[in-house]
Amino acid sequence: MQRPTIADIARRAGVSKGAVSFALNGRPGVSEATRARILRVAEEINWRPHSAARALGGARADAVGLVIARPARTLGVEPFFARLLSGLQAEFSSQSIALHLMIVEDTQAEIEVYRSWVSERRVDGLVLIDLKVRDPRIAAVEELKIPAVVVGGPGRHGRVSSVWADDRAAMLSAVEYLAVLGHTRIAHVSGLPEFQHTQRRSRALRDAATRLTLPRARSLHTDFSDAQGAAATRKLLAGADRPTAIIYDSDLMAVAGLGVALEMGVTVPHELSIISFDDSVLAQLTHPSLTALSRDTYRFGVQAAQTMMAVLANPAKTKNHKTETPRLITRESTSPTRN
Amino acid sequence: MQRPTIADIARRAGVSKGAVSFALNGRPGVSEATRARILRVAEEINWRPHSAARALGGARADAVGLVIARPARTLGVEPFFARLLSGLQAEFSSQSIALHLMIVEDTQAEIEVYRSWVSERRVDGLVLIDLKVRDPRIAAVEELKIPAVVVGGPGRHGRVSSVWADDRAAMLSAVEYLAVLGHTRIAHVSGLPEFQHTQRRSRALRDAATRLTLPRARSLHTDFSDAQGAAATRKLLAGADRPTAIIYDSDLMAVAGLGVALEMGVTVPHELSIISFDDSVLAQLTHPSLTALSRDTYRFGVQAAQTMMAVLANPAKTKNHKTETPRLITRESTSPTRN
DNA sequence: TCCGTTCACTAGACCGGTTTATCATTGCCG
DNA sequence: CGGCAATGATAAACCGGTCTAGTGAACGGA
Repeated sequence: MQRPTIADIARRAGVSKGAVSFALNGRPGVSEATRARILRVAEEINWRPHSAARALGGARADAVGLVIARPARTLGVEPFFARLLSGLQAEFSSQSIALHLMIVEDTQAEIEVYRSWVSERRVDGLVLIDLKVRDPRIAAVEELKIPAVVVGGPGRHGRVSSVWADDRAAMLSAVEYLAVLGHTRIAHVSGLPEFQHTQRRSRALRDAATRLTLPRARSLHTDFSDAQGAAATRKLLAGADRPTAIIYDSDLMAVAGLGVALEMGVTVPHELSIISFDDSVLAQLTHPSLTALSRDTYRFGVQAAQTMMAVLANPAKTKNHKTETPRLITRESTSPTRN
Repeated sequence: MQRPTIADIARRAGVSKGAVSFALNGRPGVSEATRARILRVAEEINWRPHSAARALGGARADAVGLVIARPARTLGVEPFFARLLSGLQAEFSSQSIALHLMIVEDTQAEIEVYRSWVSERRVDGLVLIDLKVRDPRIAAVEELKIPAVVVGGPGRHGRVSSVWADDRAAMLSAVEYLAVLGHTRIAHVSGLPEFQHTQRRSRALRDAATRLTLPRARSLHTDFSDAQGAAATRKLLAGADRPTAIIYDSDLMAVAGLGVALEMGVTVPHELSIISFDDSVLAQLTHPSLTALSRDTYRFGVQAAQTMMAVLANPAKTKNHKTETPRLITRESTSPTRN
């Protein structure tokens, strides 16, 4: 037999399509006895809703969209994404919400995808990541009037909700820790300057440097790749004013940097302290293991998903959820300066 | 104005809905002049198809489903998934096909998700990963009559297409390489025994051992975690009959194993050679860097997506695409035995 | 007893496309 | 010039749900 429809249920239960619809959706309009009978029949013939038919009437798609605008090849390398995705998906799964995923070239293409998904009613909401300075996506999702959650923040995202960690406080704690250990020449190997989080971190470093009178603090931008992380490290260590501590914006770059240091005969942590701004097995498995600003990225994803679901439940309310600030986990890659 | 529909186009162009449908889908039934006019109007009012409405008529969903049945937390750790996903998605994106993703607890739940996605017409096809011995999903997708591609293989997957790499040949090449270096006590730290690829690799090791008369070859099963990889290594190195070479089924476990060796004072590669069955930055960034069986997992994903699209285009034809065999990249973690 | 209200349910429109049956023109051929 | 096929277009059914207006019966209060 063909896929059963509510018409089949209606026929077998001896009621109308409307009654079946009411019964299946738990809304008033049918007696309990009839509802039970209808549900039994539905179960019997193994009926399942046809999401397309529902969507046509304006119902939910039970899916949330995520578009990533980064070169696809680099995604597999960064542990951050995969963990965030796991957390997001795990939480969404509990409500049987699927993740609609797409990778595109740039922000413009990303907005195009948003438009088509929204107009095709494929998703109920959107998760925005990698927010840039003056990101056009904010205006786009507001115009599309679709529930959205920005992962990363804080910032002025209009009426768009967000989930964020206090990068600034985290960076300050790292710098203070290094200062206490006696470091004055601190460098920061950061990500792409157009990202908001990169800017926040660099600014936090500058501010801390001013307050603690560390004149030699500076940020070097990279594209987050291990290659550029290594290159930046090489440049720093070969320079005249060699830093005694480097903070990396990702553990991948930190590990690459560690490799460069070893290769150049700079011992870690005695001659150079290293802190990674992101923690994963990567940071724990190296020798020496890396002191890192650790946060539970999986949990971060879970919280982003929860915020998304809250927004879906009540689109009018903007939620700004601050998650735990990354905590410094001291391992073997940091030590006091020698003098 | 509300979302424009083909009725709006029809009105403005002075034709019927049907004519608009024909024109927009490039099928015969309208003159070229009318078609052009309709397309212009559609462009003008910025019309976009409503996927739900299309799906209702039995059209394509322009999405492919992927369900992963592994603990969500572990996914972020394994580079393999993220890279496979990137490759898949990158290729699908070129045809504007989205990936519908969901993480579930077990194979049974996975089949449930398949059923609902198929009956709801959410996806046009399914990608199956982590195939187990006598995997019930094969029968499920055949019963659902939905195009599917098994990633990993080869094996008897009925009429389901597959994309696979020759794990067996790869394992043989690794063992032969070690044998040439003089190793006779070779261990294999593998994954979960219920996975087909785990079995294939273990069997290949046994066969090679028999052929090359290496009596002490053996496989230890783990759950792919770094913790169990480390534990297995500890057990091997502490045992009486310590192996001189270990092959790990993933680079994560290999790195963990390397850590254990260093910790136990076993020098690599002089006292112990290490080969990872999976290559990523992880393997390249350690010291010593790891000799690994390398394949382009991103490309593997791309090929899986291409196979999927071929199957979508012609569901009747089963395709079994063998991809390049992982090649051994020798790095610093392997050397001849000392005697 | 009569009217108003509530309850349970039905019929049918509707969502936005696709597809089929039908029809009017036009062109071609014998 | 008549008959037939091909072409271009239309109207309406259809997909599988949701939702609104409406109906009939039971019930309660004055």
